[in-house]
Amino acid sequence: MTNQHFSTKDRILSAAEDLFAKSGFAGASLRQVTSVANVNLAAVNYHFGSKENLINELFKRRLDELTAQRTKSLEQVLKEPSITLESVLEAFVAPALTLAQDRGGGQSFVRLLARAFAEQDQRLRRFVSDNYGHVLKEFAKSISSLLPHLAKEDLYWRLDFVSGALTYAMSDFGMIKKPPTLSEDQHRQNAARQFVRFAAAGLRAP
Amino acid sequence: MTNQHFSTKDRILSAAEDLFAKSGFAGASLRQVTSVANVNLAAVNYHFGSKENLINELFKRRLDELTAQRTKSLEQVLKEPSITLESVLEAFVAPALTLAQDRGGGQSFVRLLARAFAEQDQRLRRFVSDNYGHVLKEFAKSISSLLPHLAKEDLYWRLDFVSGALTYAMSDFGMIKKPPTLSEDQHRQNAARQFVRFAAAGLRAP
DNA sequence: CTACCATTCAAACACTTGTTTCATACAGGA
DNA sequence: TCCTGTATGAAACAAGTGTTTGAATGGTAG
Repeated sequence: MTNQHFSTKDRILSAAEDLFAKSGFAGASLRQVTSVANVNLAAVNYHFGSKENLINELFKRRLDELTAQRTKSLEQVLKEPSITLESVLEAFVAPALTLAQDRGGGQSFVRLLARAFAEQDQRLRRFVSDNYGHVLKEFAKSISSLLPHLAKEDLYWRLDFVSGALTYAMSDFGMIKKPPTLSEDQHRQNAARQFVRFAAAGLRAP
Repeated sequence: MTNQHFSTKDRILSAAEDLFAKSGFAGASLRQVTSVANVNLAAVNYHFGSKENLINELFKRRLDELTAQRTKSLEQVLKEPSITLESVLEAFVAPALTLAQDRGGGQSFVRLLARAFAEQDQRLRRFVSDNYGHVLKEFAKSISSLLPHLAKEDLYWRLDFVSGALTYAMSDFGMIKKPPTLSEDQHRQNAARQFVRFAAAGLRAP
C-alpha cells in the first residue's frame, strides 16, 4: 500500500530510513526494505549498487538539506546588529528540530543519525567531516567569538557536550511526552527553547 | 593468545563486549566472538543459552558494579554538611568515567552502552529502568531539592540533556585527545571537572 | 577402577544474508 | 515496425547466521 506516486528509488530510500532507524544497518535486511517499499529485491542493487552505497545516499539526501538550512539560518543571524549566543544556538538547532518533526521520514532520519554517531562509524564520520565540516566550523567560530574569555580547550569540551545533549535529546524526541494540550509545532518550539537555554548556560559556565 | 587464566564464560563476555562495541549486536557474530575468545562456538549457547541472553548478562555484569559505585558515592555526598549541585553530579559521573577508562573492557562497555541507548532498544531500556531506575530517581530527587525554584518540567528537560551530554561524551572519550603531558588519571579528572561545570551551569540556567 | 558430571568439540541443521543472473516488460526514437 | 536501453521480475548463488546434536574429554566422588 506504499504510495505509488513516488519513484522506486525514493520508495527504497524512505523504507530504508525507517527500517535502519528501527533496527540498525546490520539489523535490517534488504529484503525487509524492499518488502516495505513494495519493490523487487534486485532493485536495490540496480539503483544503488550495494547496501553500503544505499546508506551513503540516504545520508546525503538529508544532510545536504539540513546543512543548507543551517548555513542560511546562521547567515541571517550574523547579519543582525546584536548577535547573541542564544541566537547562534537557535540557528543551529532549529533546522534539526524541524527535521526531527518532519512527517516525511525526517523523524526516522534523526534517530538514524544519533545511532550512526553512537556507532562511532568511521565511514560516516569522515563523510560528515568532509562534506559538512566547514559549516560546523563556522558555528564554532561564531560561538567562540561570543565567548572571548573562554579558553580554547574549555570551548572544545563544552561544544562536545552540547552536540551530545542535542543528538541524544533529538533521538529521544518524544520520550519527554508531548502534553496533549500542545501542538507539535508548539512542542518543537518548546524543545528548542529548552535546549538553547540549557546549552547557552552550559557554555557560559564560570 | 587470549589469557587462558580466565574462565570460558569470562573470555566470552570480554570478547563479546569488545566486538559488540565495535560492530553492534547484529553486526558481530557469535563466530567472531568465540574466535576472539579462543572458545568453541557451541560454548556460547551452552553457557548463556542464546545470543540475546549473552547480551543481557553482559549488561548485568557491568551495570551492577556501576550502580553500586554510584549509590555509594551519592550516600557519601549526602552525608556531608553542605551539599552542592556539583558534588551530586560528581557522584554520578565519577564512577562512569572510571569505568570508561578501565583497561579491563570497561572502555568497550561504555561505548556499548551509548550505542544501546541510541538504538532505543526497548528491551534494554526496560532492563535499566527496572533494575537501576531507583538509583537514577535518587539522583533526580537530590538534584531537584538543590534547585527548588526550577519547575518540574524544566528539570526533566535538563536532566535529559545532561544524560545525553554524558552518554555522548563518554562514548567519545578519547576524541578530545588526551595531551601526552597528562596521565590517564589526570585526563579523567579533567573530563569529570569539565562535565560537572558544564552540567551544573546548564541545570542552573536562568 | 568405575561412574558420573560438567564441559568442550566438530559437524550439521535450517535459515537468512547481500549479490548476481537472465528473462521479461515496456517505453521512446528511427 | 523494429530496435534500444531502462526498469522490473523470479530465481538462484555462495557465504554467513544462530542454534542443536551427539560424541569425546577430563576431572571428581564413591
